[in-house]
Amino acid sequence: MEHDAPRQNLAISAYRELKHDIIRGRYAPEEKLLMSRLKERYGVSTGPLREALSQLVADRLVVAISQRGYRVAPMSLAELNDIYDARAQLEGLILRLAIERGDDDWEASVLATAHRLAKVTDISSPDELLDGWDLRHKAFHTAIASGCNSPHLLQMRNTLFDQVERYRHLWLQETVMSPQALDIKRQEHAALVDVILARDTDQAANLMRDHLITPVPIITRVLTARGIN
Amino acid sequence: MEHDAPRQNLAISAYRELKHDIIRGRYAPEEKLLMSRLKERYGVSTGPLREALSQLVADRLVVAISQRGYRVAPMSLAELNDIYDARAQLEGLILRLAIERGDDDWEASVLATAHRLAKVTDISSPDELLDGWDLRHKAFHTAIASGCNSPHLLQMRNTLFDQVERYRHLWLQETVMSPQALDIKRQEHAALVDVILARDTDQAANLMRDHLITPVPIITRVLTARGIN
DNA sequence: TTATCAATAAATTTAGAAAATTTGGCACAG
DNA sequence: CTGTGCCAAATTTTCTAAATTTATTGATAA
Repeated sequence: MEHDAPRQNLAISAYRELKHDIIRGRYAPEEKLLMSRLKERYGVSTGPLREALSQLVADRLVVAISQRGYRVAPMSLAELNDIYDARAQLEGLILRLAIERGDDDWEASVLATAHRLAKVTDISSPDELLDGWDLRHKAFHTAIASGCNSPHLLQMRNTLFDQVERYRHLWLQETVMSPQALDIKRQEHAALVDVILARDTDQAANLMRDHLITPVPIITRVLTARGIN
Repeated sequence: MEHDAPRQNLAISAYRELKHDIIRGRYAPEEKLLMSRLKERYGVSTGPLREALSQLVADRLVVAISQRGYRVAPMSLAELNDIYDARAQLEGLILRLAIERGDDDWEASVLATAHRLAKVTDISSPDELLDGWDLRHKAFHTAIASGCNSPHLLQMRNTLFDQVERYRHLWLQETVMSPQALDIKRQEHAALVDVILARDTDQAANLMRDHLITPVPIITRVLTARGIN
C-alpha cells in the first residue's frame, strides 16, 4: 500500500497558485482578472479556473460581478482595522477557552513550539531565516489555539487568517528581521507562555491582543504610502 | 428600462437550490451527489454545477474527494455539540462587543425587531406561522449582533449559521410551535432585551448562551433515533 | 450633446473527449 | 466450496474547446 501525495485536480492547484499570487501582491487590488490571461498564465481552461475563482470569492480575496467577471478584492484601511480587530477578538476568545479547557498535552505542545521558535537564530540566509521563523511562529500560535478543542472555532480562525495574510505580507516585507526585533518578539512570546501556563486568563488575552495588533501601524503606513484609504 | 432581479448566473442559482435541499434534508448525510443526477435535477451542466459544489465544500455542507466526486457532509453528535458550542461562544463575544459599541440606532433596531417578533401570533396557517416566526427571529438576532460593528465578525457569524442550519432544521421540524412554546420564547427574548438595554454584559452573554443551546437536547434525540452518533 | 445600433470583446455555458475509479466476472489457490 | 487477485467493461469525474449569451465600445444620426 502506497501513500503518495493524492493527485489533486487542476482546480485546486490553480486555486493555490492564484491565492499565493494575490496574497504576495502579484496582482494589484481591484485589478481585473481576465479569463484569457489567467488561462494562459496557469495553463488551465475556463472550467477549473472558474472553480478556483469562486473559491477565492468565498475567501474574500476576489470579488465577482455577475456577467462581468472577476477582480482582485480591494484593500482599505477600514478593512485592515476590522480584520485585525476581529482577529484579536477571536484569538482572545479562543485563548480563554484554551486556558479553560487545555490539558497537559496542550501545555506540553505550547512549550515545545515556543522552544522551537526561540531557537530559530541559527539559520544562515535572510530568506531562510524569515521563512523558518514565520513557519515556527505560526506553529506556536496554532498550538496555543488548538487547546480550545473546537474544530469549528479553529476553522474560523483559519479562514480569518487567510484574509489577514494579504495585509500581513506587507508587514513581513517591511520588517527586516533584525536580531533586536527577533529578541523583542522572543520576549513577547516568553511572557505569553508564562501567563498561559499560569492560567491567567485575563492577562493572557490582553497580551495576545497587544501582540496581534502590533503590525497595524506599520501596515497603515505602507498602505497610505501607496495611496490606499 | 426594467428593474427585474439582476440576472444571476447558473452557478449561483444551482448553489442556492442545492444548499436549500441539503439543509432541508432532501439528501441524506454521506449520500453521494452524482453529477448526472444533479445535472438532470437542477437543469444545468457540469461547469456551473461543479462551481456550486465547490462553494458548498467551502460551506462544509459537502465534502469532495479528489477524482471521486462529492458527498453530502456527514452529521454527528460531536459536530452538533461543537457547532452549537462554537456558535454560543461567538455569539457571546459579539454580544459583548455590541453592548460595548452599539449606539442609539442599534438599541432602536433591537427594540423594533423584538416587537415585530413578539407580535407574530396573528397569522393563520401553521406553515405561515413557522416561516414568519423564523424570519423575524433571525432578524431579531441579526439586529443584536450588528451592534458589534465588525463586518468580519458578522461574516463569520453568517458562515457558522449556514453550518448550524442543517441541524437547526431538525429542531424546527420536531418542535411544533405551540402557543405555550411561543410564549416561553417570547419571555426569553424579553429578558434578553432587558439586560441588553441595561448594558449588563455578563448577564446578557449568559442569557444568550442559554438561549442558543436550548435546542441541542432535542436535536440529540432526533439524531440518535436516526442511528447517528 | 444624446441616443441608437452595429462591431468587438469578454464571460458563461454546453457538449463531448480524456482520465480515473469502481464494478463484476473469472481463473486459481487454499 | 470459499476466498483472493487480476483484468476488462462500465460508470463517473474532470478537462478542454467551441458555441452562446451578455456587456462594452465606437461610430453615426437625431
